[in-house]
Amino acid sequence: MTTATRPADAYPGSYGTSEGGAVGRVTLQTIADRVGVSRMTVSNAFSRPDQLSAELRATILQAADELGYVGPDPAARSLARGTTGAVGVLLTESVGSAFQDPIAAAFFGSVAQELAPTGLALALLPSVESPDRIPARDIPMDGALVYSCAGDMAPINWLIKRKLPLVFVDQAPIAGASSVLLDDRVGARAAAQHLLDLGHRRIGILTTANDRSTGIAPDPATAGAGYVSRERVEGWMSALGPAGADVTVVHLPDNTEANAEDGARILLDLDDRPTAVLCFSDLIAWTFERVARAQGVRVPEDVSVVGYDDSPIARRAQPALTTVRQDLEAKGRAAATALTRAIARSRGDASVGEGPDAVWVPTTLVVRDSTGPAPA
Amino acid sequence: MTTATRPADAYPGSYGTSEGGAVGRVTLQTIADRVGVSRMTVSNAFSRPDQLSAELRATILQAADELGYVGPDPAARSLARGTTGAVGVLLTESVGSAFQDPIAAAFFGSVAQELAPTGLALALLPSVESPDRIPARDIPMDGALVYSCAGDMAPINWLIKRKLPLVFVDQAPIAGASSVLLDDRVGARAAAQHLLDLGHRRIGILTTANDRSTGIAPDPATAGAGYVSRERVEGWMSALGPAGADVTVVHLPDNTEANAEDGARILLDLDDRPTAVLCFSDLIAWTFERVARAQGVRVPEDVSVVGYDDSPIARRAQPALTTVRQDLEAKGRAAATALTRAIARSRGDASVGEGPDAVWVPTTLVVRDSTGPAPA
DNA sequence: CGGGGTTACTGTAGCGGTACAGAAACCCGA
DNA sequence: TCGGGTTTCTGTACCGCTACAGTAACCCCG
Repeated sequence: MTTATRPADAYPGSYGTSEGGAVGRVTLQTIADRVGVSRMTVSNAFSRPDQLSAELRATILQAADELGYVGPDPAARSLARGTTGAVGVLLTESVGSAFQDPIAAAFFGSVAQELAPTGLALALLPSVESPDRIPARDIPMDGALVYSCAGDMAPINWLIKRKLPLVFVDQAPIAGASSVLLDDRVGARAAAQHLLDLGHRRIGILTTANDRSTGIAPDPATAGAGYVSRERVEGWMSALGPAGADVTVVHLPDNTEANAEDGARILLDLDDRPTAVLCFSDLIAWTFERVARAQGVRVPEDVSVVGYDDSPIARRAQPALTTVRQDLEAKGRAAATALTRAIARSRGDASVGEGPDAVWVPTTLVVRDSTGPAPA
Repeated sequence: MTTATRPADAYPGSYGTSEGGAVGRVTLQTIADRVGVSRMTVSNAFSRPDQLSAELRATILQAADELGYVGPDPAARSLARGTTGAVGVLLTESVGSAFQDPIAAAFFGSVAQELAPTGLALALLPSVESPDRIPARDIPMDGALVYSCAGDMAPINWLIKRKLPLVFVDQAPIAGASSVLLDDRVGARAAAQHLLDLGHRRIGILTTANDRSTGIAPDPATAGAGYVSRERVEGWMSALGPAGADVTVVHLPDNTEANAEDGARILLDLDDRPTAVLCFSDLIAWTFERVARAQGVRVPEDVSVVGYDDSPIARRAQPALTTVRQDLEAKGRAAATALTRAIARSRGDASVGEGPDAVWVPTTLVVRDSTGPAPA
């Protein structure tokens, strides 16, 4: 990486006394003095145009422009108004990893998109706490989204203590807070039923858990540490259990290719290799396909694979993945709406109703080419 | 989508008078009165622990806890201190689309990751302006990243007028502001040279531009509207031009699969079909591979393809893509560092030097299976 | 026992706005 | 001409916190 340094020349951002000779900072008062009106009138010129005549407003705005005044100071305005114009998003432990996941990234995009018309900015809150700076506690915001975090994270408690309007997404909600959840049990159940209908009875599951290492879980019921994982496992098992299927659950420490490879091998190396595999994500399913192909195991002739999420990978995979589709746009929209409603509610806006919202986003099975009849 | 409503029961976030009977809001003064010290001492208990005795601090903290006081109000603190603890990121026109792009998403993740230890939150600034709320003007922040935006976007001007410390990423920098740029010309040139070395002389280029529709560009030199696209085209041409290669440039309105398909077809349908294609992104290259395969054109036997970015797609593609790798981690790290330095500089911290930073992140050619010798 | 240096706490003066309740001028119909 | 309603502008009182410059007590040492 090359680093060069140039003198700060024409950049308007260079600090110090700028042209005009005015030393102190320009505030409403500066402009008020210049124009010969009260500070309040200048404030109104910027924030409540209907409170003064158009001409005076024009005069004020021009004076402001000449003085290089941009607009009311956001921090001061936040204090006086009690609103900041930003909402937070609390992410998983590692901020970066949340963006590795295309599903999470797409969700944030959708939320930001939905929030844009309201003028709210989305502040990503790192959950690492340096001793004296704790974003969840110290960043000014009007509300926050809690996205797929371990339920006991300290930052969540800061948000709660601040009494911020909160929306929990893909995560066990707190009593009284709004929530947006995927209808994961239904989707997972449909996927499992699809396999049963194709005649599969020996089924593998590749899902994430908080375990340190990749390996076979002793008991499907306890499976999954994350809320989402648990929901999906329960959905799958709700179909597989009653059907008396022979289920092997493999836990992965996280949703990455490397771990998925290990997990795939474990299943493929079993003496009684499953004839079908249900995966926590498309990435895992795609990896399974790849490992299987490398071992000469054909998909779907020898083994069927089902993904989850219907991410872009699913269509690109070869063969294209049968998966459970979630509507990320809808999820983002729901989260944004729930949050703005929660904020409105906290301000006493009666039109948004009393209690918190609880939204379930539907999931649907998408059958493609990675599943087929169980081998005889 | 199902929406249910429950009564707000145990949620600590429910507003109104909480236990204790205290009506007004709890502030530093409330605690000061309770403990019998000055408000300043309470402030110090939270913000400057070294300014009072440990015992008194404990007493104060306990009283605060009993009163349900979380900590100094962020908005008030921002005003008094002059810092907010958040930095903005200005995104492309559509906030959502920035997240569709895995490269952009990974970059944000990396930036957030790097910023985390400093306790700075990353605020995503939508560029849409509702009449009275303009995030770039109204959100409290200490500095901002401008990421791959059209240079004349109004929000950029707000940021500049606010005299915020700025860092321009993947974008033509402004004199005096810091910048982080990819060494695109070098990378693109290497890719083009690689094709020349393989004997290719009839070469297609698929890149993005602001044109409305997909089509052949009349003149390679004017090609590309975005800064990044322009840099890459110049890099490619710097090798192809002198070699006297026969170059056809196709412009896509954006970096999406749908448009890439159209562009790929245009090149594949040419009478004199290129023997190699340079693409603006891996997504485009991958799409080209797919369209070629569908038409029975073999990669790399009949046509070679080079991508850009070395995104996850590149490795997953079949055949795996030859591409130009950019180090997103480094880019994120550089952007975060440049920004914190710019902020420090604006505060008069002499240890970070005088002028703005200008960082170039290196690019390297990664040869995989999508390129081969030119067909005879 | 006096003087210099800490340590522990306090008072004042903002930070830069906005809400709200006037007040003055203006308008209009009866 | 008078009363009530608008429109337009102003004054005051905060919003909740922190910087900074004290002040007072304490400590240590020659």
